[in-house]
Amino acid sequence: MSKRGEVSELVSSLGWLEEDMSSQDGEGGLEMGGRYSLGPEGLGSIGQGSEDIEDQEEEDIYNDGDEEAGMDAENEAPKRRGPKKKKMTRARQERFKARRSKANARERSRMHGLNDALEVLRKVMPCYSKTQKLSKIETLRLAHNYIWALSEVLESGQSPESHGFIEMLCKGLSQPTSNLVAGCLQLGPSAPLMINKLDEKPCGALGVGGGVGGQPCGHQPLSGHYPSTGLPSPPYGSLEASHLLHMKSFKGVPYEQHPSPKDCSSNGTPPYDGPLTPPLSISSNFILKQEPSPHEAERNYPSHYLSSLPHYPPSSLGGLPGPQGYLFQASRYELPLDIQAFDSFPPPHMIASQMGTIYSE
DNA sequence: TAGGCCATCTGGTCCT
DNA sequence: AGGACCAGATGGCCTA
Repeated sequence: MSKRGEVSELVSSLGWLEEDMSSQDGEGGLEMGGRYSLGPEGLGSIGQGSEDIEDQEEEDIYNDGDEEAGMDAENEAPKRRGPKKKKMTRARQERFKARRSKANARERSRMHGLNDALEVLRKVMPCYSKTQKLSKIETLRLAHNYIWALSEVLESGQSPESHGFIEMLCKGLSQPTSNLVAGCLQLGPSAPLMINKLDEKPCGALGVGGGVGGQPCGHQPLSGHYPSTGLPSPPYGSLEASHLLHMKSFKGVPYEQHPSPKDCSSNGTPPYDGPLTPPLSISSNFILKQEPSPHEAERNYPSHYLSSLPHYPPSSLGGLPGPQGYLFQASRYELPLDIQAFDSFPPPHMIASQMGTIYSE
């Protein structure tokens, strides 16, 4: 049976609803095949005004449960088996509505909390824009890549100015997101080709990159293998952001001995032990490159790519590395105005305060 | 218009 | 019993 059919059946199995629908002569009580025609509080907005139900304060009994029997026969008495259910009385209906309404409110609140946390996460990503907000899935991907890339910096001493760093950041991101990151990081000449190359790779079979969430093909899986790049697999599952920010605690400890995310579940989350240490000299991520000649620029940056970037900055006009320089560049080179240095690479104290907010919640 | 993303509702499951 | 969490379903909005 199709999901829709299941839902229809489930809904129609509610005695009071069945009653209500029949009382409305099939007119709009329930809009099957589409979203239920419910009010803001869902079921709470329907089922009113049935005098029949109002009169049925006694508990009427009917059978329920057999999917094959009876649901399709309108006029015949349904042959139902299984546990008997009490029909919805008015009082029961009211309780149900109240409970459902409360549950809906809680769920909304929960999702808002989740979205708030995602927004906090967006703000500590290497690229933050209020106008070009990263989608949820891209935020998570970039966060994963960011942690991965930073941990590589710590682990192998790789320069955050290297193309490998950028490559890791853009791994598996969609083209628009890669472009946004590239715009934020002021990529060097060869990077766009690398990004395009990444996005041309077929979807992996593992992880969430293979089109989950409706993402177009070309995304790499976030977990599992990162084929053909020669890069190590991300330390996914062996290093988390708090570890990165508290690297002193794990100095000299191989990744394998770091606490796994399992150890940080809701039951076993290590306590947040005060302000975070500065994670990295993240200002070094503001990469200043030699300005390519027009020929080089066209060769390395296909025109279609250049046009997709916010603006490719000539380094001769580039500012100082670090937040100030980035601010300068952002205004000079027409990056989205709301992409600003502190939003893109918050200074350590801001990261600490934001993380503190998260931990304290 | 199709596809991506999102908010919301909903019922199920697990836990306290 | 009630809350938290989750996944499925659905419709709205936006964009290419």
